[in-house]
Amino acid sequence: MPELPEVETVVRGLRPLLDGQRIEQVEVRRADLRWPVPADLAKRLTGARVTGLGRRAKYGLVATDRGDTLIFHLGMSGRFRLDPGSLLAHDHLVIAAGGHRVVLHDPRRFGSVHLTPTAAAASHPLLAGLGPEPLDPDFDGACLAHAAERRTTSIKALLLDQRIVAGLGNIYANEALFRARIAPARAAGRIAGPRLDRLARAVKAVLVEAIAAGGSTLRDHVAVSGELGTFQHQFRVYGRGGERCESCGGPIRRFEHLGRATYACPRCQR
DNA sequence: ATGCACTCCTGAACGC
DNA sequence: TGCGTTCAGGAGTGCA
Repeated sequence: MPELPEVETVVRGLRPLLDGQRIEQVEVRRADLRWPVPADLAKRLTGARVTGLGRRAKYGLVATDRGDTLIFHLGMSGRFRLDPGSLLAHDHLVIAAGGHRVVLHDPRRFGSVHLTPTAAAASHPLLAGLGPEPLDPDFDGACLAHAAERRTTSIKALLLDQRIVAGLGNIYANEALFRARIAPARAAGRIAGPRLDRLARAVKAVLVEAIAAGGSTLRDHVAVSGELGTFQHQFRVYGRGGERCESCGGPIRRFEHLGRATYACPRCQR
């Protein structure tokens, strides 16, 4: 569910709560998430002090002074609940620190939690193969052009491939392609360089705007504070099948591409 | 190597 | 009201 802007929002919410705090207690209530929760996770975290929080792609990172980094992924339905009155079904992990209880809640259990030595975090299997951060300067049109060269797969598939660029999901891929006026199903290798430059800029723009809005709230995404992200009100195509394209006035089409709901204006996007 | 369908799981929304 | 169906923001696996 959560894509880069939602994870960034969550990390920014956790940072003031956890950074510099000692972890007093960790409870793993359910270990069979997308991947098994490490059996020694609670033991290794309890008593450690949090030294920093960060994000890589759609993964949240929590480093401690014991040399470990907690990695979390929210999957489709994951979120954090802060200081809940009582625990609910699907509350899988409880971390008590700094006078707060932070609870990982994930009904579908597509999310996961990992622990890795901080020094080796970049080579962790889940992180090692990731492409550049879309908001970093080294992600640009040339980078996309290199990845797209001679590829017959669609440009949307390329944007969703975390090895090419890390952090986009279905919503922001759709939105970026609309802004760049590129048809989602177009073969990646058949898009001219200047159009890929435009696409890279569109990716950055939509992510920056979404982060500023606290992400998008469709079903599950809530900032740690409980605030709702509002970027869903700024979607130009996602979820707007049948509505008018804001650019040309024609109808926005919804179709399935690669098994995912895809939204585009067939007149504006080529 | 590349492209893509399938799969995991649960809850919400919808149609009858 | 109740039941069955469909659909979700992800991403690893396995097949052609």
